[in-house]
Amino acid sequence: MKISNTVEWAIHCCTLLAGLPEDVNLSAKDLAEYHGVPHPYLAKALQMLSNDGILKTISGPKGGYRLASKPDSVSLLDIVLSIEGNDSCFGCEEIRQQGPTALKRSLSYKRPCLIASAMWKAENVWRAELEKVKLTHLVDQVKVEADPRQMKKTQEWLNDKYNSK
Amino acid sequence: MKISNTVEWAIHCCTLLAGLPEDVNLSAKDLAEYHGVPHPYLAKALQMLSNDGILKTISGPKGGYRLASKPDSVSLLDIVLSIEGNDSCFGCEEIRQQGPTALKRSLSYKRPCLIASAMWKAENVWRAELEKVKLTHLVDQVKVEADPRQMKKTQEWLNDKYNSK
DNA sequence: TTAATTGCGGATATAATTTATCCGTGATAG
DNA sequence: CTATCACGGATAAATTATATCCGCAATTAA
Ligand code: SF4
Ligand code: SF4
Repeated sequence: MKISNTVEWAIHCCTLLAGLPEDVNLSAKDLAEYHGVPHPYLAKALQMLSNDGILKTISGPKGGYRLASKPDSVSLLDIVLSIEGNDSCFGCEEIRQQGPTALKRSLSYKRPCLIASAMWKAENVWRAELEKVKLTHLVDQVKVEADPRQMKKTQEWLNDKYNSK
Repeated sequence: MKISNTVEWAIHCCTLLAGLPEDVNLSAKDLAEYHGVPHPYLAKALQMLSNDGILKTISGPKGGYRLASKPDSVSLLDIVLSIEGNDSCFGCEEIRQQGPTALKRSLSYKRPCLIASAMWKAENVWRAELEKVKLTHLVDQVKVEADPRQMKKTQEWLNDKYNSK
């Protein structure tokens, strides 16, 4: 029941990209440098995001990643599922069909039991909650809450990247 | 984002115990045999449940486990957290404080960002959903839905265990 | 009191998973 | 054409999760 930390990286990358002008893109190396995380590993996460159509890749020199669609159409859930996979976190192994008291392969176990359905329902409300939060919201909060000094630093860093291309 | 399968075992054990008369208890070996799962490993899960006050242990011959409290005061969430631990599934590593644009250990990062709070809120609704389901509900469903033949088999198995003590 | 049974906790071995790295291929701007 | 860059597959290392074992203390039947 642990969420990989690459999920956090992925969310931060998407948020950063969502706040950028449309014609700007950042390479995996840039994104890794910006967040202070290992490049080759972050690249894997970015690949998943691009496979799932969340990011668009521009190859060749000056290439990199940018958001594939509008920031308000990408939710936290999209990113989380892209990295973690969309399997249910509760895997029922049907143990009621094992042991000495089990009936032999009967059809008596038709519908999912309360245990499994409760677990699945809980996961659904969890997903619904994450679905509500779009990248737009995250970008907006950064604009409102971020320290002006950091905004300035970030802008300079971006300009630096952009000019060197 | 995977839940250990011992969680499922634990829930099944608790449900079985919850359906038993008050003065009956089952040993770890019995529970393992009943569910067709390895005894030494299930024992670990039972220990956690007993450490967290969900199960009560009777030691010595004829000893074993029984529910520590009323079935309607134990929820799915209690069991899940007992086995999985109650850490949040989203671990924020404060990566906004890393990289070249970060401000040096300033207090500018006072409140948790939207990302973290959205993840935590989602986990809370998940927990609330599991909290709703008590062992009573599970026992009731078994009584209503279970195949009479299996009920009979189970009863015989239980009598067998009980008489041999 | 003694012998047998049972849960407890620590130590340990094995299997999976996560994390991290590398390189070859293809695409693209200059 | 050539240098740059991302993708994908393969692989290695580190970390967790899973599964097992054994000696100890507690309890009870005889
Ligand atoms: S469906 Fe329910 S009863 Fe059957 S194995 Fe899964 S959790 Fe257990
Ligand atoms: S608090 Fe938010 S911004 Fe900071 S590291 Fe955690 S997820 Fe990222």
